[in-house]
Amino acid sequence: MTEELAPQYQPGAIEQALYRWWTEQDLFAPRPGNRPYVIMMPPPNVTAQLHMGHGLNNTVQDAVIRFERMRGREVLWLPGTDHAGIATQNVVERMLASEGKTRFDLGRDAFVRRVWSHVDETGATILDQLKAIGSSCDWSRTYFTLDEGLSRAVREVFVRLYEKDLVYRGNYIINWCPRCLTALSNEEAEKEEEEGRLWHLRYPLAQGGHLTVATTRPETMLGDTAVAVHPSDARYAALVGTTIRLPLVDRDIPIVADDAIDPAFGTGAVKVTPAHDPLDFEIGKRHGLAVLNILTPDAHIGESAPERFQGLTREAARKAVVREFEALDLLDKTETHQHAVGHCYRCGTVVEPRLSEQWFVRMAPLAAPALEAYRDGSLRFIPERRGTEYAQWMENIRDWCISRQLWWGHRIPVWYCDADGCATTSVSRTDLTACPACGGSVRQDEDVLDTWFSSWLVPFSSLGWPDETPDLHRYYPGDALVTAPEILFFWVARMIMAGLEFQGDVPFHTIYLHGTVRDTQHRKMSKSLGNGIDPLEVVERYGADALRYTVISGMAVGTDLILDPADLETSFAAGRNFANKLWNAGRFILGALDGPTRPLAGPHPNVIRREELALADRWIIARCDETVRIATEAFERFRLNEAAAAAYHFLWSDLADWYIEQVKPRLHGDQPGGDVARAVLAQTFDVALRLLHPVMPFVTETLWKRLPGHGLEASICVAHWPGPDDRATDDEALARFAELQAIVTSYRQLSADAGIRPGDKAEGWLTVADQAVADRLAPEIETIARLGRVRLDRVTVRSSVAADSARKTDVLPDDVQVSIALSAADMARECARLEKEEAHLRRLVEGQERKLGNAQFVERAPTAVVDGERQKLASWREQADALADNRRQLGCV
RNA sequence: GGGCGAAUAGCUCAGCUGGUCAGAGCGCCUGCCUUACACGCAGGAUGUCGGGGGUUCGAGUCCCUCUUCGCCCA
Repeated sequence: MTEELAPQYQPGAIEQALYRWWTEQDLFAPRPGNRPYVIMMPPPNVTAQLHMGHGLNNTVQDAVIRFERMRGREVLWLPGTDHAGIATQNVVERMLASEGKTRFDLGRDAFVRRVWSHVDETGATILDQLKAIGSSCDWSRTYFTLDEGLSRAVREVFVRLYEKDLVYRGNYIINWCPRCLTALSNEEAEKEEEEGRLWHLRYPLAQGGHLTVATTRPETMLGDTAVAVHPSDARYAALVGTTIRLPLVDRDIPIVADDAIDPAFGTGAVKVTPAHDPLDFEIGKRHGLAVLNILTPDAHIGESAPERFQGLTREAARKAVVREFEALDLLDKTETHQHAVGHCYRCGTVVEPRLSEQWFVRMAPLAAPALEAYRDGSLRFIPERRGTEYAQWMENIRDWCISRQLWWGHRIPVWYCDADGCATTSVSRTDLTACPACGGSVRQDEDVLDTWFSSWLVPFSSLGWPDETPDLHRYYPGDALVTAPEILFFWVARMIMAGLEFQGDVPFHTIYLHGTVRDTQHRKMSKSLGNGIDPLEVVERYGADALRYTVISGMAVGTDLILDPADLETSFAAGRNFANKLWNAGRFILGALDGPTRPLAGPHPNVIRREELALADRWIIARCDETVRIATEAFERFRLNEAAAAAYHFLWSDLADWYIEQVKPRLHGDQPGGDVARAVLAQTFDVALRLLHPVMPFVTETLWKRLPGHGLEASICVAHWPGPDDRATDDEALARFAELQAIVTSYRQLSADAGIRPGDKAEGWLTVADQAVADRLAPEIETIARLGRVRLDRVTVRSSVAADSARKTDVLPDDVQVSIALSAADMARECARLEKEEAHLRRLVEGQERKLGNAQFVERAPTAVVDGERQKLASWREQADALADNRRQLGCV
């Protein structure tokens, strides 16, 4: 059976075929069983290519999903894609641009058809790429946010919210992207700290003299309709009610007093531009100021400004305005100034606050229950502190601008009647062709809805809502949501609001927000920086398991994942090496299992009895059980890196380095205890494979199938997750094997220190002071000698008589002395080593004596701690004394 | 400006309820192709746990403060 397993693991040779087999066996669809466990995949953009962010996000979800599936839950991991309004429209517009066309050349219908054909062509790409990393989603339920069903859900929600007066249309300052030519929500305008400038402009008073205002955007002065000061600001009290002759445009504007002004900012006097700043807009409303929009949609100066500025870009207009102020000697001064500037989250262009008529969702009524759900513990955030961000956002909720001036997306289901004297606005679940009020002709709102207006419904719309489908009943609410913190507000918070509003329950109870993938300079990986890593290249070179292991083990809760795009070897070799280790341990064990064996448990007449287990057998079984407990708890707490580390350590250090090495002699031919060793190997390796399967599905499946009794038709995907076993608990075996390991390591250290070549075995002695200790070590002499690479055949109880030959000795607890022969040439070095060792122990003893001499400590610390410290002192003292004896015997002193 | 984190070995990070907590992986040094694995085996070096102060019998661990970095919201 081992012949077919190459000495090095070749992931490329098995992964694709294995994945195909999994899907053919339909292993990823929910298997009716216990309670459902449901995760909604954050739907990637339909035009996206897989990047490390997807890789990380989906690896985490898949690990959790595979864990829960093995635990017997009826698992549903539901995949889908998002139509991504702006992003997708941008992609197709760029394609058109390369043909020298714009979307306006095609017209709306033709353009939308063009986008659909692009999506039909490439939409499945990202999902196929998710398969390459092993994602075990239920592909049969894959959705697209523009599917008919999900579109119906969007319309239903819009109508219901409108009917409850939670959707409204109005003129407000919104964030406008002058490149995408659409409104954005507040969340989509990403604030970035920038070094800007604060220009102090002198505005001439009508009565003579000047008033200086400070602004970060001098070009907007073309649209000023007032200057505002704080009502209690004594400096300006006399000026309130007078007017200013606005320079460059020669317009008279009033000076008003408003509480919103911060007297400490700048000069305390602020120019007011109601059409281009949310605060100014509010001030304008309060004081009945004129609203003057001076910018075109693509952020050029428009017709409301003096002709010489018209057509200039924002940036050019700023320069021109400043230049004229300078020329008029009206520029007081310029300071540098840190401020946050909004950028379009899709294209990075600086957004323009702009007065515009848009559709909004009234959020406060939706936020109240969503906040309550957090406060009453219905929602668990990992890491916890993300919960406070969530609560903060909910507490300061602002209305959500949901209309977008795009063509690709869900068209707003609103129809306006053109008939004179009717002018009815109709909101409808079905398309209207005539006005319900007057029968006149209607036209549908030109805009589409924010993409997130469909995403926030996914936890139930993907299950068939608004229909009462069996899926909806069975799989709503779900369990966990795994995503990046960037979309906490965009998506997660809104899903919770929608779930509560339309389903009466939160869509999930656990929100796991993982870190971001960054390069070694801690910069976010991005296409524009060229510091990305292509997960598919990693899969090709190192295997999907290596990618997954690296991602999981490198990411602690709440921390980012740092990878080096310039050195994939450094980033991913650890995962590849571990997969190979697993592979080779498997090769060895599978080969060893050819011999006779008996079951470890069960009703079999010849079942292995506990008394037949050697110390090493008992130890590895106990360690295996400990590992099961640690890994299970870690998975439950979403500490995936800890689960992986525990399983890694068990497989590599415990099983491969110690247990396999210990049992090798028993496996040859028909040695006594061979059947026991084979049974223990088979069981513990089986458990290790199961524990590692959620992280490394491919290599574990390949090996697991080949374990006796499984068969090629069996799949570890649905094997039972190992449970804790109280009968395996064996503190005595753990302690005794740890002692054995310390002795073996001691021999290796002594030999290495003495420069003994691995092929040559030194003569060794193992002496103890106590017969009981000798009795407990005697059965392990063969193991100690073999693993310690030393010639040794018995353990001796020391008499008071000095040793008859020069020895190099380590003293271990319980006065166990580990020695090898010492050549005369090494004598001096050995004396020095012993002296150093003893001095070290004496220092420990001294410190310990001081600690125990402190009456306060003995009095106040728990007795268990004090006893422990006393034992330590006794043990160190004993070891130090033994070293002193050795130095005397060697004649060092 | 408000709020929240983080600072531990050259790098990436564990260390969760104060008492074997000074650790892991990678990297580095030495010796080994020991018939599962050189993507390996054995051994080794490396840290005033960011600075200062405090609480405590005892502090990477709790409190205060300073410095630096990051995130969220204005």
